[in-house]
Amino acid sequence: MSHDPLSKRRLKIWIRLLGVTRTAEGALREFLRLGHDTTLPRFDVLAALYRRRDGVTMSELSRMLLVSNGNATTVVDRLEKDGLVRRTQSDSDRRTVFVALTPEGLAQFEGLAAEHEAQVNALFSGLTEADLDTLTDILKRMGGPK
Amino acid sequence: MSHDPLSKRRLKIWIRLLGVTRTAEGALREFLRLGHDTTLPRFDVLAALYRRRDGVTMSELSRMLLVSNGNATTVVDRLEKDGLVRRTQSDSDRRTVFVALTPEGLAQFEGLAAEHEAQVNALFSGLTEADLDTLTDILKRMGGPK
DNA sequence: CAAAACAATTTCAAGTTTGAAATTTATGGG
DNA sequence: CCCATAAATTTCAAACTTGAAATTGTTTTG
Repeated sequence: MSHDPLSKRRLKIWIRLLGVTRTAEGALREFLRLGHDTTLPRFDVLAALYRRRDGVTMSELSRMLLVSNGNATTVVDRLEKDGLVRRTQSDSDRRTVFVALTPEGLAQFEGLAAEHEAQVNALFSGLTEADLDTLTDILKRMGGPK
Repeated sequence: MSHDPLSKRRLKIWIRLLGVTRTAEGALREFLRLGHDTTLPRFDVLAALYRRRDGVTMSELSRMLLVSNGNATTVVDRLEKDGLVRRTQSDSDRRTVFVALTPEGLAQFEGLAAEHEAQVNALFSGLTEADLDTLTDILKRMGGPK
């Protein structure tokens, strides 16, 4: 248990990283609210289901979004009530539930995706191609989902 | 409104950044819960008040933490009820409220800070000194508070 | 096979978070 | 001075989030 001279710097980086993330999240939340009357968690679910068009189980969904199972359940509940996603029971394992976009959900996401990407692009317009290379490499070494 | 070839890469970086942040937050949350029976938002408030030992206004606090005023109010309410922080009304402007650590709050934070730093240090042990230099530079260009 | 162990999801209570509205206090211009 | 506006905080409803417990279904194993 020796004293690591980099420890304080790693802590500072973490604080700064949190600042960047929260600021960007705030901007995206505002964009979704003002421009499209929706929220970040809803958008995240739609985006995950768009990437896996054939549907995913509830467990896969919560792993993809890095949220608890209970959380995935409630967000999907609301989206289902609004007709944007659909639940289907698995035939082979009746514990398992698949979730997928409905046509309405697909339409809503497609209407959002391009603008969302443009927002992110604008938020991080300061990053050059070289930055992106470097950052990709560093972020890989910072852990994240497996 | 031209097509930016870096746009998709910036989006990918954002997704990855969120993954790193949420994973680290999850680990820190678990550490605080299992090891110290507390939560991340509570820790964040204590840390902010530790950095500004003379006290801060509620508005300053929510700006420091990048959360809404209403959020700051409720977290401070609970910490106050537990005797870890204290509210004081300003004499010069009776709208303004100062918040500061109590001796108990100070003690709790000091008992936590070193372990918290060690956790963060372990989470990001993959970062070399050169990484830290590079990352600091890049994060500055990614916005963040102010 | 029956029981125990395991797995997927939901439910639940408590806490967190937001954004808007309400409250209280200060300030500036007529 | 008076009123409109602004500022600091709290309140509030709704949504989000977690982690633990409960439910239901599957698998393993004695």
